[in-house]
Amino acid sequence: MGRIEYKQYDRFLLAVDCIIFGFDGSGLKALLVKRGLEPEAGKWSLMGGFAQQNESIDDAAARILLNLTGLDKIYMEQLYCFGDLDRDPGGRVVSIAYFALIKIDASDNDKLEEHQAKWIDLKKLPPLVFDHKRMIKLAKERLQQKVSNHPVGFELLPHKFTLQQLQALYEAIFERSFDKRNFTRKILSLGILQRLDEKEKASSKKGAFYYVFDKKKYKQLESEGIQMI
Amino acid sequence: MGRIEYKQYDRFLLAVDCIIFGFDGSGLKALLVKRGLEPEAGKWSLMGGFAQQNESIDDAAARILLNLTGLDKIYMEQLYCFGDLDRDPGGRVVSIAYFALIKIDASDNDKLEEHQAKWIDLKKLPPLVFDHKRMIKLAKERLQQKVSNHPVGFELLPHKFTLQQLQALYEAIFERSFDKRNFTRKILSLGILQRLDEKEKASSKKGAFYYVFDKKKYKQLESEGIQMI
DNA sequence: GCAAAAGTGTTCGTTATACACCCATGA
DNA sequence: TCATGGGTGTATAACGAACACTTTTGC
Repeated sequence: MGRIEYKQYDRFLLAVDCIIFGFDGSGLKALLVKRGLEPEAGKWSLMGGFAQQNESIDDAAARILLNLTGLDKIYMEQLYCFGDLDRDPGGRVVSIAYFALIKIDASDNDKLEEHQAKWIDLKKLPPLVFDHKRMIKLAKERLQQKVSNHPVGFELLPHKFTLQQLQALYEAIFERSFDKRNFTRKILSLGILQRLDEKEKASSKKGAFYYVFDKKKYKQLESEGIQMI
Repeated sequence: MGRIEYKQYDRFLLAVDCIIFGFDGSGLKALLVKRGLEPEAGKWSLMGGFAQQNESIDDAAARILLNLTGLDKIYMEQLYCFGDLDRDPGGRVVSIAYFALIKIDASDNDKLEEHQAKWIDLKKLPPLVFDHKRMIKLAKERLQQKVSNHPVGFELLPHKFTLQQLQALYEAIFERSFDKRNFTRKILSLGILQRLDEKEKASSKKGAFYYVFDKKKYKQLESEGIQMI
C-alpha cells in the first residue's frame, strides 16, 4: 500500500495558533506576540506556526508552545479548525487553534522577549491579525465550559494557592463574582483540595491557608462527571 | 500583498469526514458508506472527501453531505480535527470531522445507493476504516452534550412528532430511560413545543397529540442558556 | 484597640427524582 | 368489555442562592 493514491487532490498550508491563558491574580490574560512574518508583520497576534509533515498536529501545537514559552507537558486542548477562504490575506491557510493553560510566571522570559510576547488582559485586547480575536473569544467560552466540569483551573494557579486566589480565578474566567461562603463550601465539598498547614501571610494579617490540588482524588471522580460550578 | 509569502512550508491533504446521525424511532443511527477509494476500498467508512482550495472547510463539509444525501441547509457542526501522523495508511491526511443531524427519511435514496450507504445502529457498528470509529464515539459524546443545552434533537425528528417519539429519541441519544411524567413536564415547561390539534393514531387507539417545535420561542431562550435535560 | 482579611451556618426557594392511576378508544 | 398506549399530580430530597458576623493578628 503506497502513499501515492491521493496525489490529485489539493494541498493546504496548515497553521497552528495557540491561545495561551494565564492568570496573575487579577485578570485573565492571553499571551500575545508581535507577528514576525508578512503579511501583517509587527501586529499583535497569537503565537502560531505552520505544521510540518513529520509531526502530528498535536505535536505541532506543543512545539509552538515550547518554542515560545520553554514549557513542556502543558495542559493543551484543540479548540477549533478555522477554514474560511479569506481568513489569511497571505494565502489559503487553514488554522487549527489550540488553547493552553499555563502558570503565568513559569515561562522563560528570554524566549518571551525574543518573540516580543506580552501577557495582555482579555478585557483590553488590542487589534489582532486575521481572525485571532474570534479565536480568543471562542477559547474563552470553551475555557468557561471546561472549567465548569473539570478542575483545569488549577493549571493556571501556582502549585499552592489560597481559596481567595482560586475564587479570584473563577471570577476572572466567568467575569462575575461568587459568594465567598458558597464558593468555599462548593469547592471543598468536591474533596479534591488538600489544605496545607502553611499560610499565605503577605496579603493579610491573619493569613490564609494554602491548598494544593489532590489529583489522585480527582481522578476517582472524573469518570462520574464532576460539577465544579 | 501577494500570496507567495508562505511557499516554503509543508502542505497537507485535508479530508472532511461527516458523521451523519439519524433516528428511526428506535435506535440512534449513523449513515455509513462503502469506501470507494484505495486504500481500504470496500470497507465501511464515514462519508468523506477532500477539501478543495476554492471552498471553505465548512463548505466542503456541506458539499460532501449534499453529495451523499441530496440534502442542503442541514444542521451541521465541526467536531474535531484529527491530525495524527499515521491515521490514514494511504498518506498524510489531516481530517476535519463534522457531524450532521438529518431526518432519516428525507435523504435521496438513489444517492444513498450510489454510495452503498446504509443507516447503521450505533450499537451495532461494523469495523470501520482508519480512526472513524473514534470519530463516531466523539461525535456521540458531543451530541449528548449539545442536546443537553440546545434543542437540536428536533433536527432528527419529523416536523411533527409525539412526546413519546421525542422521549424515545432522548433515550436513544443518552442510552438511558427517562420517567415519562418528568420528561413530559420538563420538556413542556420550556415552552418551545406547540401542540397541534392533530393526533397520531397509528400506534395507539387513543392517539397521541402531535407537537411542533416553536423556533421563535426557542430563539428567545437561546441566549440565556437553556437546560434541556 | 483597631483595621483588614479570613473563616464559617442557616434559611429558603427551586429543581430533580421517584412513583401509580385513570382515560380514551378500537377491536 | 378489555387491552393498549396516552396522559397526568404529588411528596421528598438535593442543590443553589442569599445573607452577616466572629476570628486572628500585625500595626
